[in-house]
Amino acid sequence: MAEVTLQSQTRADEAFDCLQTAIVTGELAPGEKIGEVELCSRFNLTRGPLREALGRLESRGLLVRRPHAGVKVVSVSAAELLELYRIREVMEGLAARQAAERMTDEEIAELQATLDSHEKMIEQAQGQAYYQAEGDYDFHHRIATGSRNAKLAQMLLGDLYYMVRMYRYRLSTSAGRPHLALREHRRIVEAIAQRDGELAEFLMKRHINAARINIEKKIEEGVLTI
Amino acid sequence: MAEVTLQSQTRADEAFDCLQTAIVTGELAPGEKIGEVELCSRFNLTRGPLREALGRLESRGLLVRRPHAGVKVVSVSAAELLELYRIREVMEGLAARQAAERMTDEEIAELQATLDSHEKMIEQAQGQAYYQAEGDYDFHHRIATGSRNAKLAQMLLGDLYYMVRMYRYRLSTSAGRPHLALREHRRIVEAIAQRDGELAEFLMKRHINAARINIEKKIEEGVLTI
DNA sequence: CTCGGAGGTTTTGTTGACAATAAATGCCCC
DNA sequence: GGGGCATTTATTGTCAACAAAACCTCCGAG
Repeated sequence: MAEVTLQSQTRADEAFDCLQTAIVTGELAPGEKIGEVELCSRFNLTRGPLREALGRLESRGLLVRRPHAGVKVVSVSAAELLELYRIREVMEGLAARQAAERMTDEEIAELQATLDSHEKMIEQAQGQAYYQAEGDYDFHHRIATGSRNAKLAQMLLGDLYYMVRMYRYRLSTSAGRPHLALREHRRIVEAIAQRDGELAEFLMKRHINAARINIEKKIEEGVLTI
Repeated sequence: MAEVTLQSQTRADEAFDCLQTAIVTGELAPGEKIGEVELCSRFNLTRGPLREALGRLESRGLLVRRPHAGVKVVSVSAAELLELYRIREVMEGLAARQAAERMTDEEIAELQATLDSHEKMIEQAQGQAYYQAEGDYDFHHRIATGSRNAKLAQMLLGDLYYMVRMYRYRLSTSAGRPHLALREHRRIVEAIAQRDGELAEFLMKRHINAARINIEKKIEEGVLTI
């Protein structure tokens, strides 16, 4: 995370962070109907800041809100999750292309170092889960910010990733193809290092498409039920 | 708009709509610092709902908010506006592809009818401005919803279009190439009618890319100063 | 004359109480 | 006994007062 302050600046921010992580980690289950007063007592807040946070979360699509009828956590169907990957495919493809054009040499070096550490974690068996969950997130995060496209990064990091991560937590064994994913990551970074934006875009799109197909297959097999 | 209720259901929604249109139309200028109490008196609201609306607008990127220091309307530079078009290019490309695969025959017929009415407006000289502003929006709106990709439509209609429209209003003569744009629209609809998703995506990307280059050129010429 | 700090003022952030609306329950009628 | 309507209740939406923080101004010293 790029958050510099561990302590949130305002109560509303605090509420926002709490609720967001609670939703992403599954502490608040999808489809669960939640009352405002209950949330207040659970997170030690008052209703003012809470409502502000709820508004923000609603406009980010993490929860839905019917007037006078309460708030419930959004529940994403399997089909919708796959649609999310379709969006990621084109947006992260663009991010990779722009990253290849705009990342500094230092950033590229850091990106490579990141992959090195990921490789070590995979070699140690227990690191596998971490790599899939946080490591992958880390990689894509760097490329999104490296695109130097503020709105693109905001949309990817602020909107899409939280929804995807919501399911990463739940089905932590989601991909289960760490070596393959790492190899694909390496190729993407290679293209970025060579400043080949077109190739980077192509490889990134293929990478995410592969992840989508993998999930699709597992859903069909009944391994993942959403 | 798909809004069925002209009157907003709750005060916060009302505040949200008011502020959003005020920002988009330029009634609230970019970079303008605005106080909460002033907004309350201007739109006949109280601070509770207003703050909720401000939170939503912030998370949509239409305004920025420093703790204890107030709110100011976001000001998008020329470079950032062009970056927005890069995002639109890939996202609307995807929308066009999915629309080609998923739109019903009725929707396609309506889309064609929409273009017919646009053509009439262009023939009547005074319609030109309308076409560029609302007509173009209408066309892209239909394709976004036709993609049957809820999140994609939400991101396009909820996030990107408002930022683009913000500048459409200001520089209403933005494109000024109505006949060409209409022809491109026709080709895209044709591809959709033939269920050729790949072609629809290609044409849409080229269409938006052309619009971006057009704006870029005008900025270089000094016609548009942002 | 300029720079720094302390105080005041304005503005934001927060709180708790009040009002309005929708869901739930129980009652009456069929 | 079942269905529909009215009442009740709990929850959300709204408001106005309070607390805290930042900006501005004014004063003094260098």
